[in-house]
Amino acid sequence: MTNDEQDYLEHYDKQAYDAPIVTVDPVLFTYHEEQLKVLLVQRSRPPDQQMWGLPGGFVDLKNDATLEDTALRKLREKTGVVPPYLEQLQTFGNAWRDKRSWSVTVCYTALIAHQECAAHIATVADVRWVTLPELASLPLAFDHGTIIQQARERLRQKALYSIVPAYALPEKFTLPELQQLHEVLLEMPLQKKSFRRRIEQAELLEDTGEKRAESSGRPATLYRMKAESGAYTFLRNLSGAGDAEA
Amino acid sequence: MTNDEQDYLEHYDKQAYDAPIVTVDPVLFTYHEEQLKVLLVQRSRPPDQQMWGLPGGFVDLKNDATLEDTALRKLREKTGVVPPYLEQLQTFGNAWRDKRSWSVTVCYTALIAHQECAAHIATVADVRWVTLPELASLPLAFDHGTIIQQARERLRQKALYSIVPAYALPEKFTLPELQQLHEVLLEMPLQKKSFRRRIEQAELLEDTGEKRAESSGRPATLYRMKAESGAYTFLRNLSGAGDAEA
DNA sequence: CAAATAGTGTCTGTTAGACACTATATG
DNA sequence: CATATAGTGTCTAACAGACACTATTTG
Repeated sequence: MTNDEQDYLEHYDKQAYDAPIVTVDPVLFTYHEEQLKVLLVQRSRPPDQQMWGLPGGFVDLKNDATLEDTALRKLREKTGVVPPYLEQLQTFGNAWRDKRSWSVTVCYTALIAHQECAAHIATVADVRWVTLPELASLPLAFDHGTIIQQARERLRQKALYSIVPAYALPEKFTLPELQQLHEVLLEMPLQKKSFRRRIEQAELLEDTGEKRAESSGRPATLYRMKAESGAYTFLRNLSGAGDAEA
Repeated sequence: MTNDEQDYLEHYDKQAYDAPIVTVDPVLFTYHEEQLKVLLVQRSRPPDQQMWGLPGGFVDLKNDATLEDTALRKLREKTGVVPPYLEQLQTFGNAWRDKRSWSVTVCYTALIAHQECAAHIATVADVRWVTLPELASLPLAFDHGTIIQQARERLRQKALYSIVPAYALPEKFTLPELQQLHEVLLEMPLQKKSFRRRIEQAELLEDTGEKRAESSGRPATLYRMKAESGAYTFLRNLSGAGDAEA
């Protein structure tokens, strides 16, 4: 570092420039009772007090080293655990989304098994799982409705070419369960055979040797995801449209 | 708005919370002389003075209504024009990427035809197109090297299932040109027949009726992208790997 | 006509869709 | 045995890969 540069840094005053406020907002999904659900928090403070919003918050410059740290910290605060899947979704920033100021929020999509956080969530009144149809009738803070829709759409896309949605299931799950989840995400029925075949051929899952009985009918094999399976993308999509991504 | 809320807003002091600094960094690519090139600017001020970096900058709260506005403004400042393709890439934020402070940069991938900005760029000394191999030997500011690699990788992915790269070509272009560009992005040869067939079947291009002669050989038909072709994704990828997206 | 580049015909291979079939559980 | 759910066999359709072929230009 040059002397000039050192000098510059010593006298640099962040406050001299007007900066937007910066938050991180994770959209945490789970799958429970044949429905996709998203975690919402009732806001205890303004702005948008009493309305429901994403479990996000400000970056804590002292304790968060990265944006991802902020996302994980907020999720841990609200659910008591850290999710097995967290991926940056998109950043929303404009002059009007927050009444206080020009504001930027870095959003993440996260997935977790419902039972992983059931215990912790049961202890608090201001956090709950909301099904997607219910969203329409809840008062949502800021532009969180839009953000959730976008996260939902991205997850739908992923269901076409990956098994990422599996992170919304427990560690051990059956193929019919995973297929049902994909069917909910894609809003269409899938061919059992096609679905199984592509997953088997790509060797994405590991047979646990266990079975699960649904109390009637043949018991299904329990599988576990392999380590790298979340990153795998099929060369060919399921046929749920060829468009969009934004 | 309740009285309480109004009161809260009136007394809200943004400066009371320590916020990261926020910048926007577009990665502008073009295709020229059979090479992919990225636009870099030599920094005239600290930090990382004299080093080369992306043509980005701070959000101007008074004049930019959205993050995209900031990206477009910076690109216009450096190239004199606005690119036909701009898409958010990813946001990088952590405690160490900028010496001054905890810092967040919202990055965009942009594409433009080389000749669109050739005139403007020729007039300034501190802006230039850099080929990707050259990057290794240039002193790059901040983590801009990483950001460029990531933008490059995303563009590679898009070459597998879309014709988005076409935005790096002039308005009218030939199929052999587009194929060459995809080949550069994918770093592998493509089958002429397969490439043409999928584009024809999806009806993504419009015949201009014109031809372009390369001074020897049969002249190629000039095409123009249709309006929605950038959003189209093929159901089946070209076979450049089934993995990754980072 | 030779050389160069554009563009086509057509066969093969892979994989998703469809759907009937078999397998294994409960009562 | 009937019913329910899990899982398979196998044909078809769509489309990318391979590669030899034809077409149109310049000199």
